[in-house]
Amino acid sequence: MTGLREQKKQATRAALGAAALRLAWERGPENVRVDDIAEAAGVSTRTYNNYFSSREQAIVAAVIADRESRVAAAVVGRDADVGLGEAVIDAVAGQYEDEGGRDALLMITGSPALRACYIDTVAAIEDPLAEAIVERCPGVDTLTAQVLSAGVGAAVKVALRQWLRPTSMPGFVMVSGSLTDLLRTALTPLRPALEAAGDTEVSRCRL
Amino acid sequence: MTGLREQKKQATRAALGAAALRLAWERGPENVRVDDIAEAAGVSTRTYNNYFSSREQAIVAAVIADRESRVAAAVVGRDADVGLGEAVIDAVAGQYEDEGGRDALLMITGSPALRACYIDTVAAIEDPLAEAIVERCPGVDTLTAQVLSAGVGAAVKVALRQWLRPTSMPGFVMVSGSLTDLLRTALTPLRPALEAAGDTEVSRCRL
DNA sequence: GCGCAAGTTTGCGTGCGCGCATTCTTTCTG
DNA sequence: CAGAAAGAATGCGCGCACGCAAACTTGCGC
Repeated sequence: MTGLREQKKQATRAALGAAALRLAWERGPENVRVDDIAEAAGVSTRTYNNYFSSREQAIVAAVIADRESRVAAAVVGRDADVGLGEAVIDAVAGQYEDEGGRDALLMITGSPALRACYIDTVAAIEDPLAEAIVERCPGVDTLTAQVLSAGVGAAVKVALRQWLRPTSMPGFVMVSGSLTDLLRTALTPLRPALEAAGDTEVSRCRL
Repeated sequence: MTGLREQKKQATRAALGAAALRLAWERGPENVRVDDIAEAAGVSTRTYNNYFSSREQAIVAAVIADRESRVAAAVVGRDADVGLGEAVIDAVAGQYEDEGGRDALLMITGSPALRACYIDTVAAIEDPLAEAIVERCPGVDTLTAQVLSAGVGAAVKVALRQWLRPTSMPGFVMVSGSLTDLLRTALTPLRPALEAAGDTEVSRCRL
């Protein structure tokens, strides 16, 4: 499946992302129309919407790369003797450790639309995470894994919203404390649910 | 705050919702433009977007009424000797018991856009639910309550997606089993987290 | 009542998202 | 290698969401 077709698709996708990020950085995110991005990448605006379904997605996608696969890999690659909760929390917190550079983050947080889009990208980790959970704990059924993943995604969204909450001073965002700590705090309430699911699986396997 | 101003706002909002629902029922959801809804309600299209931020919201809003307040009320009104998990699960499952009539649901599930919008309305319960949790368990901090509510919302979304999943026959949706049962099943994995939060509060209160 | 401050409706203009049909390119098959 | 089949890019058109500023309505104090 590595034909010339796929290569071109990834190339244009990367070109669109790079162009979007560069233009947003130069003129500010609000002064970039999709026409500009498409023109800078050498495609038509209609083609842009074949790759990204909103104006902000290209910019955000260029920053986060492919986080979902890294989270999933971190979950399945963790030692088998640690609980599911610890594995998931560490995986998620680890992937947000040094995300995309601080300056890009600053720009994203400056625009409400970009903030919303950035927060929405968390949803992309849910399906891979669910698969990772069933792979790590074969006794957990699919629905439970989906619910737990969705819960994790929701907790991460809450944490990000909190972290990026704009203060009274408009144009600035409160970057109080490390994001990692906030993520761990936000995920802690879900830990009992994760451990319960993981333990159920373990005891079932050992019986 | 019950001035003539609020009355008028609620009146036009109700008129818009009713008109949207009636037109969608008559012509099918896909053949209703916002211009039609606005005209039927006697306002301009721009005013429509002051009340609803998407074409589907008016239709869906007319069906679900105000579910969020009912869920929150059910949580705080439940006997204090039952656990938080049971209270929340019963409240959520109860409010979806006989939602808006089966025919309206059928119409919503027929259109992908309406389905998505209907599923998104679950997010509206999260903030009131978080407040209800802190009111019921004063020892739970705000962030934990928000995370738990967001987790509940995410679980409900998973359940609805599952319940409304279109089958191979296009235009029809699988209504297999009762929604209530599916909701309880989907919420069960989160029960340990809810109970743990509630118990922490209780022991703290009794110390 | 009178008039002002606060809030609402509306028209206008712009950009966005996407369905549809067409054209061009890549890949597959004989 | 030629032609067909599958897939991607593009042009066109429509409807939607929303910022902005101008009219208009409501509520409040005097």
